[in-house]
Amino acid sequence: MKSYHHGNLKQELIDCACKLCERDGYTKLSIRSLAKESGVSQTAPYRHFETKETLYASVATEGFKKLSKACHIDADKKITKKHLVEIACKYIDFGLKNANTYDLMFGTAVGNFAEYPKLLESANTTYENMRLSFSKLASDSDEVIAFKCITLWSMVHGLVGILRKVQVVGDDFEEGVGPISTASVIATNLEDHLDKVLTGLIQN
Amino acid sequence: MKSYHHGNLKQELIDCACKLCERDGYTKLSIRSLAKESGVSQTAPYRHFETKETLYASVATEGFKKLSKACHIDADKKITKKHLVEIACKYIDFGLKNANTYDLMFGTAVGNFAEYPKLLESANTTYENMRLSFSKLASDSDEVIAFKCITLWSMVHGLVGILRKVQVVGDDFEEGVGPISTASVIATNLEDHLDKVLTGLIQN
DNA sequence: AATTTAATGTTAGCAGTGTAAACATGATAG
DNA sequence: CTATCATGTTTACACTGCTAACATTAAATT
Repeated sequence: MKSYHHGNLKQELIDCACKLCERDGYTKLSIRSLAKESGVSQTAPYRHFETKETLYASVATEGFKKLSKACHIDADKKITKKHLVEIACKYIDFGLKNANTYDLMFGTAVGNFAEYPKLLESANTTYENMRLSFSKLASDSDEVIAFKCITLWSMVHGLVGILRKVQVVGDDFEEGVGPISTASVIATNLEDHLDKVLTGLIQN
Repeated sequence: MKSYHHGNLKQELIDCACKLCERDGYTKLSIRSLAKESGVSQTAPYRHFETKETLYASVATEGFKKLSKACHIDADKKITKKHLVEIACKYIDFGLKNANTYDLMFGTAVGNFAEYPKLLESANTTYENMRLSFSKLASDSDEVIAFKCITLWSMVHGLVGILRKVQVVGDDFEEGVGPISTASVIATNLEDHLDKVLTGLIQN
């Protein structure tokens, strides 16, 4: 006989939602199925999440925490270009291996991060970590560092998007120079690729 | 008294869907509301679109056509770096001004482009145009050109994503070096930014 | 310790969704 | 002229997010 109160429902719902989101994509996630999975009534989740977007926000928050962790590197005060390449690689790796969660984090499912303080904080932490690494590399001004950081971020973010899209876009329409084979070359030589791109970014 | 047959329903549905998608985002679009808008029964659209995804694919196809058109530049056989910067600018401009449609084109709403030949073709055309412009710039090998093209594409794609996300992410948490102010500097100096980035890309 | 209150759960129900099946209409091909 | 087939309608089902009213129990207050 189970007790009337679950005891740890909120966390269980978040955990379950994270799993299902990553497995099936966030569009397939329903509050009702989530409730069923946790052995609780259809509307019980509403005691912990005002709307579905709130639930999405929680999943996205976990996502950013995982992304921050995935991009973390052990480094003392000295950071080299190699470290940045490593970070970039790990970022892209995360985006590709957690594609569905990544969608939720960077898509439009959660409209305004500012409405979800924890989400905002975890997203900002991801950025801040990246920025700190950059600041340890060169003695640029804070503005230049921030600028380079956003540039790198958009590069890796863009690569995640394009690599995913292209890999699934259909048959290559021109062997060797088509987008798929090209993308796959980039994907398998990611480190070299990022090294090149980063070299240009750091110098200019 | 209207005639039983609409006469031009498919095109009208697509047009209407494009409008509503861009206005409210594709998640808000329902087949039923679309049918109502066209003054036709709930299930009439199913005579023209097997599933909702098929409808999405049609809207995305239109999106890629518009993107190709938006990125088109008048140029004879000689293409300069300036032309490429212009293309990149126009791409980003399209992505920011047609954000909701862009989501549909590059998100996961349409899973596999290969299932929708027209979509695949229009998407490939967008890529092919970009690649041709690149090929007119320098005398690299086809592989290098394709590589640079994908790299540029992922850069502009990433910028669209990050600029959008960041601009809405909430208050800047560190004046001047926070992501928002940095992104806004990039957004307002887009041409300079792309010029720098492209210079690095072309040389290496 | 008894009682009030607030947090967390349930049941019932509304309005909206994608989609399938069976049927109606009317344009077109034989 | 008639049969066929594309295109429309009606009805129905299972599912969704979400609200309101009620039940249970843990925590706070007296």
